[in-house]
Amino acid sequence: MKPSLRDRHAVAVSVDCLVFGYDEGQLRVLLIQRRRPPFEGRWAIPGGFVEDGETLHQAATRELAEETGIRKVFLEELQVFDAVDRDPRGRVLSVAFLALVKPSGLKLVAASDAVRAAWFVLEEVPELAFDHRGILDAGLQRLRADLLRRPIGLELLPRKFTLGQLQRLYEVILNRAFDVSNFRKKILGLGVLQPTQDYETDVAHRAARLYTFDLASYRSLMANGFRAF
Amino acid sequence: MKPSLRDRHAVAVSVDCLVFGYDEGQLRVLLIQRRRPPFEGRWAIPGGFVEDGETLHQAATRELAEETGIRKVFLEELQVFDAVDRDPRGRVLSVAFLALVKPSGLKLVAASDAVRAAWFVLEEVPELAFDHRGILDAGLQRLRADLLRRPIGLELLPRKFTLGQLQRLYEVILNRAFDVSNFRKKILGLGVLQPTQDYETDVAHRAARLYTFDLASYRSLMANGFRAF
DNA sequence: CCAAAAGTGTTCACGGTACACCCATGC
DNA sequence: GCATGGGTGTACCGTGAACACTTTTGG
Repeated sequence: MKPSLRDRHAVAVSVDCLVFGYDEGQLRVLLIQRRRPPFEGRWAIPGGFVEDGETLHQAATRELAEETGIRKVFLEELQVFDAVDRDPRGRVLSVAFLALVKPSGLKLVAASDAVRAAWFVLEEVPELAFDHRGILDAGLQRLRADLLRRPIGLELLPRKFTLGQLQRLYEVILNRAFDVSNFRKKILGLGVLQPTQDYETDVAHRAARLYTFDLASYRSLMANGFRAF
Repeated sequence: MKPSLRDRHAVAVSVDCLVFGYDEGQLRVLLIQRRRPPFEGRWAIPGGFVEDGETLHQAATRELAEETGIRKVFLEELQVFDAVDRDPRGRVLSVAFLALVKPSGLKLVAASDAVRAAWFVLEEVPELAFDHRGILDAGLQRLRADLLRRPIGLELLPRKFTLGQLQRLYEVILNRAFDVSNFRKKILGLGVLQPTQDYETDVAHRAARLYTFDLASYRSLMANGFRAF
């Protein structure tokens, strides 16, 4: 690149990964505690600057692994945050990503710029660094909208799950109740769930059948269009 | 900003405005012919580099005015395009915006980096510069999805319009037919259209009533959620 | 036996779809 | 009077909402 182009139009670009996880019947956000200024010690959404030669998606994946130890997650562009004064160091443009992780094997390993990494229930999220509260709000809105349009909720559940778990996930995230019978009919009618031969164990009531997500029929469903509720 | 931050993480950032217009029963895209390399003489989506101290939205508005003379339009973030080799000059990250303009008073004034500015029907769009074909495809998909979710189509029509015009707009963009009676019922049932006392003139059939868009009820509709078809 | 959640069936109301029909205007 | 598109009414069907009921398991 000629120096002129970079000098005249350069902007520092960072990525921020808003990570949602679902565990113990609760939707949780992954936050890190900042090791360095600005906002040293304050909780924030994991992220960092884009390096030369990597795409934003790659940068987001890398930062997530570095700061929290999380790998292999669903990761999708959310929105750009570009208020000119959003970073006290100067003009920094941030591309926010929305990430969804399965609860199984969630071993958080804080490192790099992060002192700690921890999951927070929405109601207990502390004051955040930068404009990260805005990112969280935007991401939550997007998650709720997406849940109704595509089987994105499955990214938050283990490989095998019961319909009860899935229903509770919908109820918790959308903050509304569903009729058991109607929920089953609707979800199974979509044809994206594959029943297995396995059942729940050690529960104080009739054991529920476990289902898995059927990728093939998911694709054909998306090709057409899909609408839950 | 400390030099170190800018030097190490700076990326050239541009905005591109994908502008759709609807006229004579056709959906059209606004393109400009590039005055300078790279891709000199090639048609492209209007856009340019972000200047210091302006937001992306401001930059998009400015570039659109400079290159085409268009002002006051609906303008919304579409998506970031960040392939590392998308610009032969080096790493340039582009934030694409989706713009919708009303056909009335469309005076195109090419200037700045643009030799010409012109409207193209989708089928006649030539080969485009950079990855602009991808931006166009993404924007079209977004426009179609949005049309079903919110009364965005009204941004493409003049202030007063007939239900027939609106229906044709939906049919052209979504490439499917709607039953006249059902379309009227559905749209009017939403309550976002205000009937006026005016009618079409000089048509070889019964004159159609003109409607306007009611912003107030639109807001309450969005607050809840809305679904056309 | 009881509590608790899985799982099934039935009824009802609403909204989308299809289609038939009348109205107004220019040529 | 005929073609053209505006505008209205109705009958049917599928889907979602509400709810009653049975099944299985642990305590």
